[in-house]
Amino acid sequence: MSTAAAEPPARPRRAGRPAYDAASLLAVAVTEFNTRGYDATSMEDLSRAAGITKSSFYHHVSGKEELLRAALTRALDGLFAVLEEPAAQRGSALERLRHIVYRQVEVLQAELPYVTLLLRVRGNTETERWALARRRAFDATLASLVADAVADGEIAAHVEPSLAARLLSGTVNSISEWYRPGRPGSEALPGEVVRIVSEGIIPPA
Amino acid sequence: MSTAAAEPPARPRRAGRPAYDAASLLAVAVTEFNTRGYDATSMEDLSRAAGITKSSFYHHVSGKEELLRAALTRALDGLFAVLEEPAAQRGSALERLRHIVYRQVEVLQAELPYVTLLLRVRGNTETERWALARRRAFDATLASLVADAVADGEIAAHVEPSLAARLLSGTVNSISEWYRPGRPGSEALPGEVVRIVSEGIIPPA
DNA sequence: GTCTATAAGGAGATAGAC
DNA sequence: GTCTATCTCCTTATAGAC
Repeated sequence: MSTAAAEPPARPRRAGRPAYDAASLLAVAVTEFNTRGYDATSMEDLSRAAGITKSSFYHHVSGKEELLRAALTRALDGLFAVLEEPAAQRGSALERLRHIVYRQVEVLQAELPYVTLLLRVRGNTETERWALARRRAFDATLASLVADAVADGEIAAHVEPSLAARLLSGTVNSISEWYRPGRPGSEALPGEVVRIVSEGIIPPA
Repeated sequence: MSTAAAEPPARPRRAGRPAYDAASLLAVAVTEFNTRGYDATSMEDLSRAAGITKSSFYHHVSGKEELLRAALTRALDGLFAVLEEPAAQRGSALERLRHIVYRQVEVLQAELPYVTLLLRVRGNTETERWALARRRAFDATLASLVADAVADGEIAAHVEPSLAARLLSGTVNSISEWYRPGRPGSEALPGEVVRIVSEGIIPPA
């Protein structure tokens, strides 16, 4: 899981003006998209944030939607990679579910801006609809694990599986709205979330 | 809590073309905003959805941002009204918290499109920043109740209050992403949510 | 109240000089 | 690689006839 920050390139070209590559411009763009919203962010905004003109920006990227597609791909690849991990494919449904939720929080933390952008996509373009479809497929995997765990008697049966799955996804995804990397307690968050969705957000004493 | 649907006016003007008032045009606009996103929705889109030309649409509303402000006001007024209810001001912190969550879900259901729009606001304009500030104030009230409940020993002490409050708000708000009125089980949702945040989304059997 | 026509500006994207 | 200049289209919003 590589870092998502807009780190300066290895060899800066000259003093003050870094040489941009596709990855660093993507990081700049995603930050702007998340701040203003994708539709409200102009290519002028992006180029200004990168410190070059709009034309220069176009020399590096082919367009606004390509940036969106690259960002969404990164987020989705990170999430789907979790489902391929051994611990997500072995063991009881509940064990697999808890592993996936734990790792999903870790991916959200590591790829925060990309996942945040993914969670805000509305479906206006083909790219956005493709991302929404993949996101739904990820959620469906979790939903089917919740259903299995209920059927196997691992989860209290009075919980309706589809409702539990929706609230589970909603709870985990809502972390993107307030989480900021580098604060104390970040490493403990995945475990805390797994515990809290198991025991209750506001469990009676 | 009045309905949010774009119901036809009491006395239709002529066959096929209803006479629009501010409330019904607002309902049309909010639906479009939620479908496409506020920024991606043009006044042309709105007028077409209302069945009139853009110029006619401007005869009824003063502009796009005024529509947004009216919609956000409606959502925020509904939420803050909950905090004024007797059951939100009497009793233990936990009792008040459970009442507010229950009613918050009910308001979300009754005012779904308006609350949905509120939850997607990014802060690009003064109107949006005002709405965000009021939303934060609402969340802060919940957070302080969670902290009180922990301090009073009503909630299990191993839950960090600020984390619990954030996940609580995130869980409830995430309902707007999938809830659709009129489906079976809608009346049971507020109670189910209160129970699930208390006992766990995926509680071990 | 609704329409056609249009103003004024910003958007994504490109051409071509340096 | 970066720039200035420009194209074309779409945006919000208004003017004024009917």
